[in-house]
Amino acid sequence: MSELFIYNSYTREKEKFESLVPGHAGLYVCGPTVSGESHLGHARPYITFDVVYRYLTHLGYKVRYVRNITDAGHFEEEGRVAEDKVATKAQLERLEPMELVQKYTNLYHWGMRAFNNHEPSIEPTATGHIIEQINMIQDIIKKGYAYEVNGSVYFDVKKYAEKYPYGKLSGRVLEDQLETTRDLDGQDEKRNKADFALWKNAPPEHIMRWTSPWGEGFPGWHIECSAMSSKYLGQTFDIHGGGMDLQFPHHESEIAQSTIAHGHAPVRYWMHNNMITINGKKMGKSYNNVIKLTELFSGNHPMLEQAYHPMVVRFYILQTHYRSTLDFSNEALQASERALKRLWEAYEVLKKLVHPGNAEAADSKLDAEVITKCKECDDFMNDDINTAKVIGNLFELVPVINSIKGGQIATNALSASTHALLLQTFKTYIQDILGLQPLQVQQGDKIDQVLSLLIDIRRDARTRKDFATSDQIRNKLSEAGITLKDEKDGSVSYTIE
RNA sequence: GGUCGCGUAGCCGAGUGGCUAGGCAAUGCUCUGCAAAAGCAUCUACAGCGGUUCGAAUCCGCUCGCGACCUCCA
Repeated sequence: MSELFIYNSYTREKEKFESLVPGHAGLYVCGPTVSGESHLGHARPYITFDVVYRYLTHLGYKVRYVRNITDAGHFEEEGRVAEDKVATKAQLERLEPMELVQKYTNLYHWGMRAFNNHEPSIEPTATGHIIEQINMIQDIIKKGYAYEVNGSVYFDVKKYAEKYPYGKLSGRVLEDQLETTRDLDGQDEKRNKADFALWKNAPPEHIMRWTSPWGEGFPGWHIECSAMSSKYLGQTFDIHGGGMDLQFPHHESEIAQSTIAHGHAPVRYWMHNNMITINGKKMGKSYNNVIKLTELFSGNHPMLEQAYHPMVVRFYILQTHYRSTLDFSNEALQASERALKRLWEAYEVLKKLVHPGNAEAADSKLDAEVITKCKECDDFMNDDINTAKVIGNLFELVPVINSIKGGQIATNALSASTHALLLQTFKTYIQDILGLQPLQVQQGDKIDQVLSLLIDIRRDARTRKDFATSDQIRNKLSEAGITLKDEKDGSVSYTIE
């Protein structure tokens, strides 16, 4: 049996995955900052690591999957500003930070459900772990790697770099960082430009604030992940995932903080997914080219030619290896939609096929080929979660399935065990590991009865060669989004959009 | 400017030095009352130039083009 290898961004090599505790695996993924709506770019890490989570589970690991929610910081909403500059403003008129956070957390959860992402085992919030963060900061100060200035606390990167390989994860040289000419907030307070904030003093107008040993303020961006991951997964844990754009400074800082606080590096395997691009450019806030999930699912965006089902988006993302960039286009999404329909229909056909039960394959060559294609799926997943190759193989099996149904391939061509393997492979991969769901609306009994009636009437018409009537039924149903298919065996099946 | 990565057929996209990935689109054929679906077949590409090698999309060098990070960012 082959073993799982994953590409470790830290060592830049594919490494054999061995969990810290046999049989258990710890997975931490950077979750969203809930100060705005999730967009297509955000979908990628959550779908990617959902598959990682599913696959580890499939391999038999008991996985603890932690995905945080960043709900602390400078939060604003268009038209309403969280930083209330008028102290006398009525409570209900100003924006409550938690109100904003609640709204976007709900929307985010809605998106995750639509994508059929499993819920994480623990979904900790930054605001719920202020004490843990303060404790960790105090610890770092005590160990001499952080200093306080005017109610803010900064991590001493220069000192850290003397002893530890700062910049290794992101491939950066500290000297370059020290020479940066950027003019950033709080730059004057820092000893060095590369230092980052662990705790920020809150100006009077900042509503989101907590009491700390350094006065009222709020935690720095990086500390929450370190505090929460160590709390729930331990000071060393297996996999930390996130987007490539988080490598620096976010993940680099996490490593530095945790290394000082705990005396060793926090993460054994770093995994980073690549970006989704649009017209060649990264989709991101700064580029003003985002397509929000609500827009994507409704088609309500100038760049969208149609609405795209969440499963189509999921499939589209999984058709590419997670470390490659993925370019958005209507054409690509539409291709994914057709492809997914084809794959799913083949799966439905396969579920209904009845195998005659022969233990020996009538076509041993085909039989061997099918076995190979099925088994290869495991190898592909084990090779750094290559969902693109898995999907490729599934598609190579589609003609086999359709041909058995269509009669081009004999029903006894495959042995009973190979047939079972084929069905098992499709089920395991399509549903359990890739986490796909049917696009088709689940029809109720009543619709089913009505359609049966129409199909019967049409069948009678066809028998009488009254094609005008039969075509009318088919065309009208088609306009309503219901497609009738005359099967070879004389039966009629239908799909509802 | 520094660091890293990418450039694959009409489009998307996988590719570990040698054996047509795959999807979508297109064309032809088969099946069908006609469709749809399905099956079969066709379309055989690796930015350019040079090098290593019996053999390179895959390794090395150079050139051109594109992008990411260096600042909030999935």
